[in-house]
This record gives sequence, C-alpha cells and structure tokens, in this order.
Amino acid sequence: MRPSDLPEIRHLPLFRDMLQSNFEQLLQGAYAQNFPAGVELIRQGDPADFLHIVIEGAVELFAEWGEGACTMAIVQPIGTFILAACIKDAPYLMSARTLEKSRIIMVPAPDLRAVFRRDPEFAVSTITELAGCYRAVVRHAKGLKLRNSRERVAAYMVKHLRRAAPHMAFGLPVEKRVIASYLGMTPENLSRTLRQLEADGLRVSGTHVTVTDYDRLAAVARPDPLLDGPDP
Amino acid sequence: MRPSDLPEIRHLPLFRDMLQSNFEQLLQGAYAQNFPAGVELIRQGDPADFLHIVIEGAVELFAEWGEGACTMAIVQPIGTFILAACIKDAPYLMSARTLEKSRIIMVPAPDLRAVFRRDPEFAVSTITELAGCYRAVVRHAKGLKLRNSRERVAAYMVKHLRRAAPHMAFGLPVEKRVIASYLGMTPENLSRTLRQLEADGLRVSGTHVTVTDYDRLAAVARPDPLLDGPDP
DNA sequence: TCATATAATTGATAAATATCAATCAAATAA
DNA sequence: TTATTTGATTGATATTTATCAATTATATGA
Repeated sequence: MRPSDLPEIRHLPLFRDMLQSNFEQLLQGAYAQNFPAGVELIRQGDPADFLHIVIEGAVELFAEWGEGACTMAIVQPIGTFILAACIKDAPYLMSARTLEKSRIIMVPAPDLRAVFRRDPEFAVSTITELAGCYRAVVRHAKGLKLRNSRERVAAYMVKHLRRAAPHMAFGLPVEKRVIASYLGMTPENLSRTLRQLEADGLRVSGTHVTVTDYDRLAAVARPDPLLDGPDP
Repeated sequence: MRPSDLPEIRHLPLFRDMLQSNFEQLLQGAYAQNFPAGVELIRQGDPADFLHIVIEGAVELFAEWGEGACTMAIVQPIGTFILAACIKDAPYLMSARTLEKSRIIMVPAPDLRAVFRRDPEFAVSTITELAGCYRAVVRHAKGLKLRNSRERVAAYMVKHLRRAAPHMAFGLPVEKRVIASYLGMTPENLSRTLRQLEADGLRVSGTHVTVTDYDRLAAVARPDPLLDGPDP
C-alpha cells in the first residue's frame, strides 16, 4: 500500500473519527491492488472477506439471476462497498467489476468487526455509513417503482447536472449501457428516450451532456430529495 | 406502556444484548399506543422523531411521488421500522400506515442515538440490524430489476409457502392490492397473473393460497437466497 | 495508419404492462 | 338482515418497454 493512500482513507467519514491506533491496526492487515478495466473483483454469493475501498477508477456493482444481469450501483473515488455483507459475515448480494483501471484497497472483514466492537467512534461511523447506504437503496427502489423510464432518465440527468453546477453541462461517468442498466431499462430504450428528451431541453452527444432548458427537463424529472438524495 | 410488552421487546435482536440499565432507560422515554386500521403514523419527509416497534397488527411502509404511491414493505410483529432515518437524524424516506388495528411502541430518536454511543453491545446490534435492513432492500431491488411480474408473483408465493412449511397452503397476510403494489404491478395485472399461474401449480381463492405443484411453481420463481432471503 | 471489436443508434415488431370501464364479490355499518 | 362501501376480477384497449436485426459510430490494438 502506498503511504499516500492513507490520508485520503483517513478522511473518509467511515474512518475519520476512530482512534489513530485502531485506524493503523485496521489498515495494517489491508492491502492495495491495481486492476485493469473489466476485472471481476467480487462474485455474488461468495463469502464476504474484505471491505473494498475505491481509491482510483470506477467499480460497478451488479446483480445476476439466471441469464439476466443489472447494474445496481457505481462506486467512484473515494467510496467503499459491501460493508453490509462484511458486517453480517454473509454472502455478497452483488458482484463487482472494474469499469476502468482502478486502485482498490481491501480491508479484511474480521478486522473490521473486531475494531468496531472496541472503538465506539468507529461503531457510530459504521452505523451512519450503513444508514446512508440503506437510504440510498431505498431511494433507488422508490425511483424504479414510482417513475417510468423517461422520468428516471430525466432525473438522472438533473441529478448529475446539479453536481456540475453552476455549469449546464457534464460528462457521463460511465458507458450508456451501464447507465441504462442502472436505470432499469435497455440500451435501446435509453437511446430513444434521450432522443425524445431533446424536446425537453436535454442534449446528449456521445458522452457529453448539455442542458439547454433546465426548467423543462426538471418538469419531466420532478426532482425530489426523497428520491434523488440531498441536493449536493 | 404495558409491562407485558417489555419482555418481547427485550428479546428482539436489536435490544437483546444491551445492558439492562440502558434498555430500561431507553424504554423509559418510550410510549405505546393503539391505533385502528388505516391510520397514517408517519409521513415521508417529516423529521425522524421515533423508532417504531410493531407489537400487534401490521404496518405498511409506502412511498409517494406526485400522484403515485407504492408499497415498499410490510412490517409485522415483532418488527421495527425507520431505524435508519432516526440514526441519520434525517427526514423519513417512507410513509407508514396501519393496515389493521395495531399496537405500536415509539422510542424517541435522541434517546436511541445517546444509548448507542455509550453501549457498545447496542451499537453492534444496531449495526447488524441496519446491515440486515440494507440487504433486504437490495434483494427487493434485485427482484424488481431481474424478474418480470409473473416471476415476482411466483417468488412471493414460494417464499411465503416456505415459511408455512411443511404445509402446502397459507393465507395472504395483506390485501391483494397491497401485495400488487409491493411487487411493483397493478392489481389488475396481479389478478391476471394469479389466474395464469394456475397452470403452474398455484391456486388462490380469496385470501387462501394452495400450491398443488411446488416444483412447477418453483420453476417459474427460480427461488434464490440472494433475491428471496435466507431459507427460513 | 488501418483493421477489428465493441458500443450506440435506428427501424420494425412483439411482448409486457397499464389504463379504463364494467361487473362481481366480499366486507362493513346501519 | 339489508344497504353501502371497498376490493377483486374481467374484458377491451392503449401505452410502455423489450427484442431482434441492421447499421453507424466509436474506441482499441496491431
């Protein structure tokens, strides 16, 4: 592990408040690894061995059932994934693969469980982190059930535009087929929907998104913090 | 609050391992209330004031957006809800209403946060509980994205049949329209799907469900612990 | 650079699902 | 009990979304 990785990790909400000695011990047993794009890091159903931290690159969490598969989330720096499986000492519910060249830190699950039993601050941070993850999935599920695909696409664009504020443009973080799967639709349907949304102030060319009429687009998306998350 | 409520609550995984003194203090500030059916206990967007514990009856967690609404979960005794919002001190993401005459215990959120900061066992239980909630929603979202409505209905029936094992029959716990909404479909579609599944060993008459051919039904549902939860 | 693979788009069509309206059944209250 | 409300079912139809096939664009590697 690079020494330069540590301060960044230390600043994550999950690790920010714990005792220095516990932090050091936790990352003692951890190790970093660089992966090319398209590597399967985790297979759903396997026992949870490591908490993963994405330092560079991007990781797709996806689910499979029979022939089908779908994207459940994208994790980008600096983010962690599958905390819940590690804590429950249960099988992973999702698989994970790198979308690009990525640098990942892996913290052994038993160390994690040991430390939050004796560091109350870390326990509180873990609780807060998990509560945040839970709420994120609830919002995702709400979007799937309450919005149709056109509304989900519009909401996705509005959400990313807000992050890019005050600009009225941003670049898509991942391939369109991944976005389509995340939004619970086919790539063909996404393609047609983007075309259709040109009448509502959205302009997508390749990976570049421009919003020409925010109000019109927002009228389709009807953004709501209870579905799209807090404003930032 | 009835004295007879306490032992039951004390046996919940969430409260089982904490110090008796902390348990007593936590429930000191709590109070129990009886509600008729159809009462809105919580409105999404409101600040999270209380952890709710269902002692008797049934509570529907639902989400609203614009004109639309959908059922997100059913909580039955003895279960808790909206732990995550209490912990994050954030607005509720879901509304809650009683589906039947229900007895609910309400624990003030600030007490909750205070106690898990000083009782490590309670912190660990909270972490485990939240991780479990998270995984439940992930499974629900996976089901919505990977299965079509026929498969979701079949899986719902298989899941409930397993709980009723070794019987090959059980009663629907809530109205069909609630089940339909939970499964992300219209009541009409559920009705037609149930009719269609008669060819696959499922027999539903009113609230009574009988499975005449488990293997055929399971062939439609393709049950999977990563979508349907652990076997019990 | 070109050749090749992969992703994105487009059109045609099919399947899934929702909507609307009418009826039927079941629960509930007077 | 009967009257009334509410939920469930059914049919007809519209809409949404997926599938399949072909083409175009874009990225990737020799």
